[in-house]
This record gives sequence, C-alpha cells and structure tokens, in this order.
Amino acid sequence: MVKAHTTEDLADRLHSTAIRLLRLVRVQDAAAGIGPARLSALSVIVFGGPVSLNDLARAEQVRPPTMSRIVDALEAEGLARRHTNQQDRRAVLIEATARGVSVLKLGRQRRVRFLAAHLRRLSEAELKRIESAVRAIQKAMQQG
Amino acid sequence: MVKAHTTEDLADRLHSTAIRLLRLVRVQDAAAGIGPARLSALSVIVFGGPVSLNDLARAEQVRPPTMSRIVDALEAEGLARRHTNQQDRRAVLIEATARGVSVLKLGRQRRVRFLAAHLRRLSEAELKRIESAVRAIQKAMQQG
DNA sequence: GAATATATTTAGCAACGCTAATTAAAAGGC
DNA sequence: GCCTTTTAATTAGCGTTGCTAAATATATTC
Repeated sequence: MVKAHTTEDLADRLHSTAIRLLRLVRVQDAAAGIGPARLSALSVIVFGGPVSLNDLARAEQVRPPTMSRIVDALEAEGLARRHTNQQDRRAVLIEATARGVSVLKLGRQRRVRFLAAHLRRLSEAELKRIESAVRAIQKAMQQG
Repeated sequence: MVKAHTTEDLADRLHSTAIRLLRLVRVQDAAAGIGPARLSALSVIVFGGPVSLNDLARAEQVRPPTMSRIVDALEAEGLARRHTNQQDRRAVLIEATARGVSVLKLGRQRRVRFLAAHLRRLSEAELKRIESAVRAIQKAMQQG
C-alpha cells in the first residue's frame, strides 16, 4: 500500500490523494448556502451552457427524475431557468441566471483559493511537477 | 481559467481534475452493493483501527447522529461491530468484521484497478511525474 | 394515422445530512 | 460524598438527494 512500483500502487495513492484533497476543500462549501448536488449541477449549467435535462443528468451521473428535482430547487432559488427547446418541444434547456453564475463562481473561488493557499507551501519545482502531472492525468482519463 | 501562470490557476485545474477522477472511479461502486457514506465510513474503520463514534464522525465530516445511523446500518449488514469502551463507558469502539474488511478491500480494488487501467495509457515518464506530484500534494495538505 | 420511441415529470420509497432533546457516564467544585 | 457541569452517544423529526415505476407530451417511423 506504500511503495509505488506498479501502476496499481500509483493508482491507489493517486485515488487516496484525490479523496483527501476534495475532503479538504469541501469544508469551504458550508459558506455557499447551497447543497452539494445543487452546487455541482449548477457548475455544469454555468460552464456547459444551456443543457437539456437528460444531458445534465448524465453529466452528473444521476437519473433524470433526480435532476428534475434539483433543477426545481435551483429555479426556486433563482439560480437557473428552464425554457422549452423550440426545435424539440419535449425537451427543456436549462441555463443559469446572473445570480446563479455569481453564486457558483464565488463558491468555486472559495475552494480554489483555499487550495491555492496550501499549494503556496511548495517550491516552484514542486508546482511545476503538479502542473505536468495534471496534464498527464487528464490525458489518461480522456474518453472513458 | 486555462493558463496556469499563478498558483490559483494551478489550484483550479488540480481541483477540477480531482473531481473528474473521483467521478470516473465512482462508477465502479455500483457493484459494491453498499452506499457511499457506508463505504467511506467503513474505510476509516478498517484502516483506522477501532474508533469512537465521535472520532469517526469527525473523520467523515459528519455529525454524530448521522454517523450513529450509518454504524447501525453497518452493524445490521454484518460489516462492523460496536462495543463499549471499558475505560470510558459512555463511549463505543467501532471495528470492522472480517466480512467488513473484505467488502471494503474488494470495493477499493475495483476502483483502483479501473484507475490503473487508465494510467497504463501513459508513458513511464508521465507516471513518474504523477508519482512525484502525489508526494508534493500530500506535503501541501499536511496538518490543515 | 397508428404504433413506437424519446424527454421530462410525478409518485413514492431508501439513504444521508442536519438540529434539538434525551440518556448515561465522567469530571469538577464544595 | 453529593451536586453541577461536561462529554459520548442515541432518539426524534425534518429536508435533500438518490432510485424505480408510471404518467404525460411530443417526435419519429411504418
């Protein structure tokens, strides 16, 4: 569980590190005044432009009825808006309100700044290594 | 949001990458037959030895009543056991059963193997960079 | 035009989060 | 040695977030 001589050992440590990292920054979300499912869905809405409910559910790895209710809540809180797609009137297009964008960006900023404060403990060389690793990890995760 | 000239940009990308990584491996948990809160608590119980309920709740960033119920479920499923601490009879000590240990390790293995399969797409040099970045990130996160 | 497929919602249930209040044991003050 | 206060856990009751099954409305296909 400690040595990283195999790819599987490295995967184990990378996995644990990702868990710890998100657990660390999650503490900042208390100040956001919005639950985790809503915050996460709002993120996809803000950065993914107008989205259909099905696509949004898929992106969040959640079933459509679950997402329908989350969007209800986001609408009730004035953070997102539904309007029917005119090309296919069965479907809805969901987009963020100005308030939704600002709530999301502030929440994200809190997390990121908190994490950045930790990273500043490291040397330039160490930061460069993380930068390069982030690129590699994203490459490994591309298309399934 | 794209360039990484500042520590904050790097934190942003690292944060996003961690989210995507965990979202990727989470798909494997469907086969575990146990909810995420229980699985995560079981992990602390297995690797953190016998723990009090309060400590377990703190480790999982959850309130004691929530953890009490999760431990109820783990006991009902035969994955963990409570017994009262003899030094302080208000407190309980929670530990994993043999079945709890095996359920956790299999679940973890599924996640880790899935992630390892993705990492094998990378070169040795890229894996070395990730290895080194993991160490740096853990260093940055040490003690708060 | 009828049958089928697709997008979303509604209904109802389980798991997980919370706060407030209760119970039981330990620790401290006098 | 009592009596108060503190601490550990649980119970009660509520809101959110996950699911499946069924309903509704629109598109598509034959």
